[in-house]
Amino acid sequence: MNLKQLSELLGLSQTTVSRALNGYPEVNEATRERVLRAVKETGYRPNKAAQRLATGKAGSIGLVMPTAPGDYSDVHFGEFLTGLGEEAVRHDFHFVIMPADANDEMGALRRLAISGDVDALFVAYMRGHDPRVPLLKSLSVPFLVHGRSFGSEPDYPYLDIDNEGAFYDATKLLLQLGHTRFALMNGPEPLDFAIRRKRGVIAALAERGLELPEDCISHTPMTDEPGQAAMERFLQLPEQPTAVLCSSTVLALGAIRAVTQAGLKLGEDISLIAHDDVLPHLKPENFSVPLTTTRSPLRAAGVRIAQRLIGTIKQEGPFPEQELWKTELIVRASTGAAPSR
Amino acid sequence: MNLKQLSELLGLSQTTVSRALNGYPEVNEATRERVLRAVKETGYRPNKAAQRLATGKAGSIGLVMPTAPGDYSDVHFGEFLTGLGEEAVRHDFHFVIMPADANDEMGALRRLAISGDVDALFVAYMRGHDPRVPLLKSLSVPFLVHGRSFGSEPDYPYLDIDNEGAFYDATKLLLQLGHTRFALMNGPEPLDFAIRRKRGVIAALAERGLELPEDCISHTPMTDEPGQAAMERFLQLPEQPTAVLCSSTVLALGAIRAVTQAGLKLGEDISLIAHDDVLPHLKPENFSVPLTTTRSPLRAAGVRIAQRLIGTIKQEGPFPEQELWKTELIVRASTGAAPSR
DNA sequence: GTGAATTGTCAAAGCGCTTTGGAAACACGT
DNA sequence: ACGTGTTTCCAAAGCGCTTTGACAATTCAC
Repeated sequence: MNLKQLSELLGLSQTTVSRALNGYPEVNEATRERVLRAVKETGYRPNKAAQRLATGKAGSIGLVMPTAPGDYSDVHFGEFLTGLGEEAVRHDFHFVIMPADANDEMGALRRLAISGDVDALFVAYMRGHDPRVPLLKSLSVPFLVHGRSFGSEPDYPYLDIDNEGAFYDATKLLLQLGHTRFALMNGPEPLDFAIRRKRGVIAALAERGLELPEDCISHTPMTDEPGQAAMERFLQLPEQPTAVLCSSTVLALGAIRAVTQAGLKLGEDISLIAHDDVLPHLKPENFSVPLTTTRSPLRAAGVRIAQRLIGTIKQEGPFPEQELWKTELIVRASTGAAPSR
Repeated sequence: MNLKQLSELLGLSQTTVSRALNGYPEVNEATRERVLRAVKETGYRPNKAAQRLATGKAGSIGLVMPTAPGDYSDVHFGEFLTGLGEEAVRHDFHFVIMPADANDEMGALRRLAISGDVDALFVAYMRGHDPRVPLLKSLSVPFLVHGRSFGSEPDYPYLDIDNEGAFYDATKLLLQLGHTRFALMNGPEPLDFAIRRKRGVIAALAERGLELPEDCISHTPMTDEPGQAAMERFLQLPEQPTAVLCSSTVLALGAIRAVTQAGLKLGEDISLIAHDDVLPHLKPENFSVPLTTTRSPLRAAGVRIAQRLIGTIKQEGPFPEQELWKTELIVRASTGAAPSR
């Protein structure tokens, strides 16, 4: 069933039917009713490709799905996507996901933009001096960045959380508890959030004249195994750290395993603060020692990003071009006073 | 830059350029070279919407993304998607993801099929007597089901793992170890895999004249919290089970917490076998007591499903319409002889 | 009852591509 | 010179929709 057939069936022109469907005012209410009823009966659906060709609007948001296994954890990706989807479904938008391995992100992005398949692009997992920013700017497709790109002029639309502030505050808390030997379990080094979190820690330490030694920093994928390995390494250091900051609750999972296996007590021998993206299957309050966290729900970020993106496409703006969300510091049992050794 | 402009630039007709690009034989190699070079220089990309309208082929696979939070764990969804993507990228396919909440899956599926946006559909999280199967059959779009629908004639294309066999074997193992009191931590009751896994357990028990009491079965979302709650409930039963089967390593995570908190020893007081979808961040061999599992990589299933779907679209078949993958039973430390009480 | 303003409808052009059905252009043997 | 094949290219017709510009039909003011 297509427009032509439907219009013939109704004895109307395609124009009228099309207008009736798209809510144009210049069509009689009675006629519109009639059309709508016929649509229901016949199950007619406009062909999206044709619609797209005619309007230039696709009703979809493009994103490049990283396929490199283990490059970053897909737990976070899935959770974020759920947020995006939650909002998209309200506007009858969908996503065109183009999978691409890490070394062809740029190409995939470009193809997606030029294909006419999407009205807007979304990118995440930003790195420092990320080459995708200039690419996107040159692409004449609206876009929105999740995160930022350290070192680039922040003149593009983004939504980010205050990574530096979060880890600054967390470090401050640990300092107040008397800790002096710190370690940081971070995500992959090039990633923007990793850069900023490290800066936050270093800044807070610097205020007390402390430093973060290189061997007290780990950069690993955000899964539990590397977390365990990293913590094991820290625990073997001659100057064992007593305060550990951790970029993800997933990493913390492994870290805690290492602490337990070493016969140490979390919140006593070792204090730990992790960043919590609020993954539904991993609640820091349920850890055997509930975890102190810097919290910022990933899913909510997804919802907001979809909102802004769809709003931009529908020209419903104006939205703020740059948003920086504060995180919450939630104190639980994994942080305690520094052991008096 | 569009075809017309490009052809004018080259002094050729649109036909010839189009043919050159799509590898038709009736065009001079020299001409083709010339065209290809021009494409590189101008960065021309065919408009997908137009291509789609003309050919009826979309180069994409549609799937409905469940947005209902907690309905089933998105961890599994993300991992599976990665597998799909891994294969899709090799064929320059992409996915159109239509988010939909649980009560509009059918509508979303239908819309996707009729929209002309996709050349094939994929569905998962099958339930018993799933109404989506008849819908898909009526839709005249090729489709592939991940899992099966218990109670429906298995005459549709699917890829499933042998859930019944897996849990039958696992139960057998525990029986051999002398266990007689069993419990099953399952996924949501309507889901096909839950139905079959339960059957597997019951079948194995029946061979020894044993039964699985109703209060030794839990049906919960596949996340750790409900897993913990379920196990806590089991442990308070007058006839405490000693052997527990678990539908996911994520559930097991919670279950083990409950066991530990009750002061019991995994692999001694309680034997546990979980199904392992091989989630990259949750390795059963790294659990503090390594977990005995029935293994079947979800990602590999994703790859295979993409292969079949794309092959079908490109008419490269024939593929087997039905595939049933065996699982591996991997014995680790979480299973031991029944305690002699 | 007239002309102007408003309303409801339509025919046709176009969006950018593929594909059908020819038609030039060239080669070849006779 | 002619017919016969091949090769290489093209004009034009869709694909299913939206949208422009125009035209009947209706309403209104006076």
